[in-house]
Amino acid sequence: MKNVVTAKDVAKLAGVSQSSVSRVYFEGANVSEKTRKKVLAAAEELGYRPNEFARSLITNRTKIIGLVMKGVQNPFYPQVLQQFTASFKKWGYSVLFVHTNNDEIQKEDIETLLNYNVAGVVITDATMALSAAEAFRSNEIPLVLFNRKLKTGEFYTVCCNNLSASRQIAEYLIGKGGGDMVYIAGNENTSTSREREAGFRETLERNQVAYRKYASDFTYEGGYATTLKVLEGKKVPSAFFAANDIMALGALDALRQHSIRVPEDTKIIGFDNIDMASWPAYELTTWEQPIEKMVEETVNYLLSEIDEYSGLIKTVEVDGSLIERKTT
Amino acid sequence: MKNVVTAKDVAKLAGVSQSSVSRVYFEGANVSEKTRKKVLAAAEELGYRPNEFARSLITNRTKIIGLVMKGVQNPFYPQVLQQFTASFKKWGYSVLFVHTNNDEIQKEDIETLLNYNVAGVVITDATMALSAAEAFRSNEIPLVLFNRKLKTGEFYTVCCNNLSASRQIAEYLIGKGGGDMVYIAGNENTSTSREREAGFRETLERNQVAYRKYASDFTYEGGYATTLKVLEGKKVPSAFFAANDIMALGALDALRQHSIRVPEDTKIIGFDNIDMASWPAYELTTWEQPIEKMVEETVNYLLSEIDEYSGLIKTVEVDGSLIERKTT
DNA sequence: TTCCATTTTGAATACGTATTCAAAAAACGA
DNA sequence: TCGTTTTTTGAATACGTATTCAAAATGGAA
Repeated sequence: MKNVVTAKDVAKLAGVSQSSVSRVYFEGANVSEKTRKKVLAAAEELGYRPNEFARSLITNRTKIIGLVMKGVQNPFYPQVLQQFTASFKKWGYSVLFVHTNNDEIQKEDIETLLNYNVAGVVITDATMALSAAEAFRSNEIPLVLFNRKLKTGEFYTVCCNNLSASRQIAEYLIGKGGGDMVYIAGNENTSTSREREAGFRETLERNQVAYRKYASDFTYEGGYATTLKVLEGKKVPSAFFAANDIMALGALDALRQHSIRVPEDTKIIGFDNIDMASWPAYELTTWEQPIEKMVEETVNYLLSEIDEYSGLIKTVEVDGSLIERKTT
Repeated sequence: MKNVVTAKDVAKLAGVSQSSVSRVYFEGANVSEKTRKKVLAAAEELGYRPNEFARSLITNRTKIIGLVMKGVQNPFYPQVLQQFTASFKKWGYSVLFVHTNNDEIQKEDIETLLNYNVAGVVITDATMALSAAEAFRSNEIPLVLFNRKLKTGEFYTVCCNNLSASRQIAEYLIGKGGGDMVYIAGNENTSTSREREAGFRETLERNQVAYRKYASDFTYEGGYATTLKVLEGKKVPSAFFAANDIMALGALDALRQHSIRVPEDTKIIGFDNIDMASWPAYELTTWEQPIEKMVEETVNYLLSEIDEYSGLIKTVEVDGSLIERKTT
């Protein structure tokens, strides 16, 4: 009962060969306008759609991009997901979605991607063992780490210019006055948290501003709990910089809990510019990650590598910008 | 240079036929333990992975589920996405992710799903033309509408028991006292908003409680703006029921904007129980949608239909429960 | 018209697997 | 041991498409 309309059926109805039908659906092939019309008419009548699997089998290519995500719970990622799918769709690619709970993408998931012979892979917020990457390299499948950096020279990476951003954030907060600042870190094994820390710390030290770092985990609850811990000390710091927005919101709520006024008694700044940051309840000052540009960079690279594989390794850092609201 | 290890190569190394190699990887086929071991050893040595496309071509089946989502911007949906992928993975299925901006899934996307001959389809928060559904039916591809209802008898539907929930919500609010209540509706063309309205209104009317409905759009900004409009009237209603949490949060912020105390001056209740509802800044009373159960129902149905297609049409309504916090 | 260059076409083949079918091997019962 | 049933095996084929290659058709120049 299944869909049985094949190129052969169309060929018969149109009075041409199967090859000609194939050529009509294959971009760049030579077909006369006459047969093209005949074929399309017959195809329309029968409801023909080329079988992607037969196609991929013979071309050894697919129109599928593997998109691996970690931490969908962060409101930042739905946007990323949406933009990727929209962008890939424009180029005729579909998205095979893989969710991983681990920091490092698992063997199982890698095999899925390889089994489906994906045309390219995007890994957001997670990393990958070098040995696993080798499997993609040897199959000439281009790969991008999105928003995660490993040692340079190992992966093509697209992320925000965290170092420059956190320096500017530090300078901005210094400009607002106050002598001691707190960095609320995300998971320590992420390049994003480490880099944001580095730029922030370095700039504060150069300006002789006292600096404390508190470990946290990129979650709202983490930001909340960590801030409560900060407040156990006697003195309220002059400013907080949280490694992402959602922690900043948690921090803000913790401060309110203690009736500490923001921005009068202390200031707080986040990172990402998620939707919630602009909500009246928060009005969070933050650093906008230029998702569109980051996605664009990623897609462009993948498409060019799909077109002709070079194995190019590079780190692309896209600049974001400060969004000033009412918490600083 | 691409992955060239085929079943034939493995067969040669193992000293068996290609058929035997195939049988090792095909569940339920007859192979002696001896050849299985030989084959697996050879496969391991060569790094063999069966080609999914060749496989699908001949079996006319895939291990791919099409997951269509609308409105990824609602924090409710990342959870849904994650649970679906996790659940399908357990059964060996991968997820082809399709994002649609329209209420009704577009022809383009439907063709993608058909081209990849997906084993089943989940449509969350969107609907589909009956004619499009026919394409799936005729190909015996099972389909589930998740969290959206159309006329019964047309689709297999899994959603929350909105009617019963909204009745209980009305009774709960009546129990809290107060004489006039406002319903903040979501998009009017969604069954979820209409059903939640129906149960709420009906119960209020039966109890002779004044009722007003305000149109909105399921977004935070919508909930905020709509509430401001409600407050233009002289009297603050005794309670608000918002069709989803994110609107309820917007409403709450709008109330605070006007220094109206919750729950003293008015009460508010949402729907979904998204993570943010429990944040200290909000502490929103809401109705929990039992996502796990809904996902489980969906997956079970799809798997059984994949196993043997029956075309069964049914509406499954899963009960949720009231989560009482500090806004009522 | 004829000849040559170019474009278009169809027959045949390949892609990597599952599956049929008959043959071979193994297991079993006596 | 032999005969019979059951299990396992390999050769051949099919899935639906893209692609090669030679043949056919077309177009243009003379």
